[in-house]
Amino acid sequence: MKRKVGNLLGLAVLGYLVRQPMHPYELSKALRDHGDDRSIKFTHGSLYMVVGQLAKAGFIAEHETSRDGQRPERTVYALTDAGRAELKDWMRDLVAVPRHEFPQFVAALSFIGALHPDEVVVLLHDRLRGLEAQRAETKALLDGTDVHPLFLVEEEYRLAMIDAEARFVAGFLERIGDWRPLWAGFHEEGS
Amino acid sequence: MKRKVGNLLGLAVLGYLVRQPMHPYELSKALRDHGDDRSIKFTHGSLYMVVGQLAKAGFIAEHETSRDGQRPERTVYALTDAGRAELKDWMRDLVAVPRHEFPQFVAALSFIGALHPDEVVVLLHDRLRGLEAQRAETKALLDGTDVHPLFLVEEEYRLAMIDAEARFVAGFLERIGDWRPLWAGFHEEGS
DNA sequence: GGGGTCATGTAATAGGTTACATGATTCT
DNA sequence: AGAATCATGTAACCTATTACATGACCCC
Repeated sequence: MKRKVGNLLGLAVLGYLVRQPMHPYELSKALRDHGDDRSIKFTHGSLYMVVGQLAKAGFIAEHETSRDGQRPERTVYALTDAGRAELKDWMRDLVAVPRHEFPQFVAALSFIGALHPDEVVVLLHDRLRGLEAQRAETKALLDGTDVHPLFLVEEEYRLAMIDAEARFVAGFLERIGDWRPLWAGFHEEGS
Repeated sequence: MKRKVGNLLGLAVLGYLVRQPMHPYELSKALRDHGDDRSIKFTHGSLYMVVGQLAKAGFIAEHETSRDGQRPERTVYALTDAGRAELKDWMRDLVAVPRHEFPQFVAALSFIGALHPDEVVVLLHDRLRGLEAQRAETKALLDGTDVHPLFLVEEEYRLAMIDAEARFVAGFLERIGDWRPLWAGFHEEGS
C-alpha cells in the first residue's frame, strides 16, 4: 500500500536511469542542468540517500564501477525490471490521482485571524508583488529557451497556479473590508 | 536566518496557545475538531514532538501539571513572550512572501514524457474526475456550516487552486494532440 | 604554485512517523 | 464483565539535511 521509496527524487532518478545507466554524480549534474531542481527538491546528500534506498528496494542495481584517471571510484547504476515497472506505476498514480497537499500559505490562512486586518492588507500587497516576481521569472524561463514546450509543462502549470493565487489574493483583499469590523474586534485591548 | 522550529504544526500550537494554556491532548483535539488537519499535516506523535521543540526553543513553557481523577498526569503549556513574538513574525512572513514549493504533480509533469501520450490522456481524465470530487467535498464543507467565512478562507483558497488546476489539465488535454506525433515517437520500439 | 571548483562520497545530527504501553471511562 | 474508545505519553525506527573529507583538474 505504500511505496518502498516515497521521495520524489527517487522518481527523478528512475526517470533518468530509464534512458541509460549513470553514476550518482552524473545524475546530480543532469538534474541541475535540466532545471529539475525547480520541480523536485534535492541536495547532493539526499541524492545519495535515495540512490541507496532504490538499490536496497531492488529498483536499481550496480552496473559497473569504473575509475577515470585518479578520481575516486564511482558506481554506475542501471534500472532493473522492477525499477522500470515502478517508474511506470508511480507516474500513472501521480498523474491520475490528485493528492491532498499542505502548502504553507494554507496554514497561514487558517490562523490569519491572529494578525490584525489592517496589517494583513499590507502583507497581502507584499505577497502580490512577490507573486508577480515569481511569475516574471517563470515567464522569462519559458520565453527564453527553445526547448520544446512538452518538456516545460511543469513551468506552465506553475504559472497557472501563480496566477490563480494572485487572483485569489486580490479577491481576498476586496472582501477584507466587509469583515474588518468583526475581525478588528478580536484585537481590541484583548492582548 | 532559520526558524528554531520549522514545522508548521508548531505554528498551529502557538496559534492555539495564544488564546489560553492547554495540554497536548487538548491541542490535538482542538486541531482535529476545527478541521485544521486539512490545512496542516499532523499526527498524535508529531504533536508531542513539536511541543517538545517549542519548549526547548523557549516559545512555550510548562504552566502547571495537573491530574484529573486517575488519568495520567498531564502537562499544561502556556505561550511565553518569545512565543508570542515568534507567532506574529512567522505569520507575517508566511503571508507576505510566497515560497517556492514542490507539489507532487509538478514532479510528475517533469517526467510526463516517460508515459505514452495516449495513456496520459486517459490518466488526465481520471485526474479531472478526482479534482471534481475534491471540489465537491470542499464545497460541501463550505456550504454546510455556519462558521464565519473569515475562518474558512483556507478552504476558499483550496477551492480556487483546485479549479485552476482543473482548467490547466483541460488545457493540457487540448494541446496534447499537437504534440502527439513527436511525443509518441519516443515510445516507438525504443525500450 | 595557489585558489577555486569539479568530482565523489561518508558520517553525524536532527526531524518525523509508527509502534508500543497502559489505565480510565463508557457502552452493551 | 468484556469491548471499544478516550486519554496520555514514551520509545524505536526511518528519513532527510548538514557537515566533514579528500584528491584531481584548471585557470591566472
